[in-house]
Amino acid sequence: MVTDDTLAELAKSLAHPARLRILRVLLATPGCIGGEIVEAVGLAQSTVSEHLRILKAAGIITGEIDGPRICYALSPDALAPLGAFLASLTPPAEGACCLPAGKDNRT
Amino acid sequence: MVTDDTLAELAKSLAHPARLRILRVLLATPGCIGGEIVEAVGLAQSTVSEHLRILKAAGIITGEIDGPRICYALSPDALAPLGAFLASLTPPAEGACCLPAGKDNRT
DNA sequence: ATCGCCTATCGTCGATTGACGAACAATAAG
DNA sequence: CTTATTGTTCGTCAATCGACGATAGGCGAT
Repeated sequence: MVTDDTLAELAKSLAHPARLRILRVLLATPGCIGGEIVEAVGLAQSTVSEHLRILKAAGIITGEIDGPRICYALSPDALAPLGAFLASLTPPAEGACCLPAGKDNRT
Repeated sequence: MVTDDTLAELAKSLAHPARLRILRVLLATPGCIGGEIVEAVGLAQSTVSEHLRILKAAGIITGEIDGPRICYALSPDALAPLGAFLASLTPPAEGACCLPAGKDNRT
């Protein structure tokens, strides 16, 4: 069971253009890069580091130390709960919302 | 084309437990309800109204006036871009990141 | 017209976030 | 040893968010 809180944390991790951009860069980059992310998002290095930390904390990416630099990689499993939630919403709401026949069906 | 900004807005709309709860309530409720949402989330009426407004602004829900009350319904189409983005991340990253000795799965 | 119910909006407050530069730590190279 | 490179952490500041109470407006019933 995924709690609303967990889902919210996950969504919050995605709720920033810079972080989305980082994910895209990570997805598009065959190898792994460090400072290139900084250039890609166009923010200060420390700021990027902070976003990286947030993504890492959310489990969306992993950082592996490789000598002097760090190798980031996507870890999409962490997003599965969010995807499942989205999928559960996707089926179109079945019927009309309020019955035109107009009888409130309260208990 | 969905911009990072659009996606971020969408994600931000979901990035709150109260709003997720609202969506769940909306999903689970056969008819449509107004003030019941307030009870379900356990926040002040004005606060819930604010969350409703945010969800509406994001296009995730629709509000239809039905006499004295308002009929909210899910509008999951709005979340499609976000779902697509998630799906694009989900496929496992193919390559290792930068481990020379890294022997990982080959799909 | 008035009352009562339901919802939206306003104004405010505290908490959190996002951004930055600066300082610091770890590693590779010379 | 020193130096260069890379990434993290710290402190600060402005902006935004989330919550609330109070208020205003629409609608049906009386």
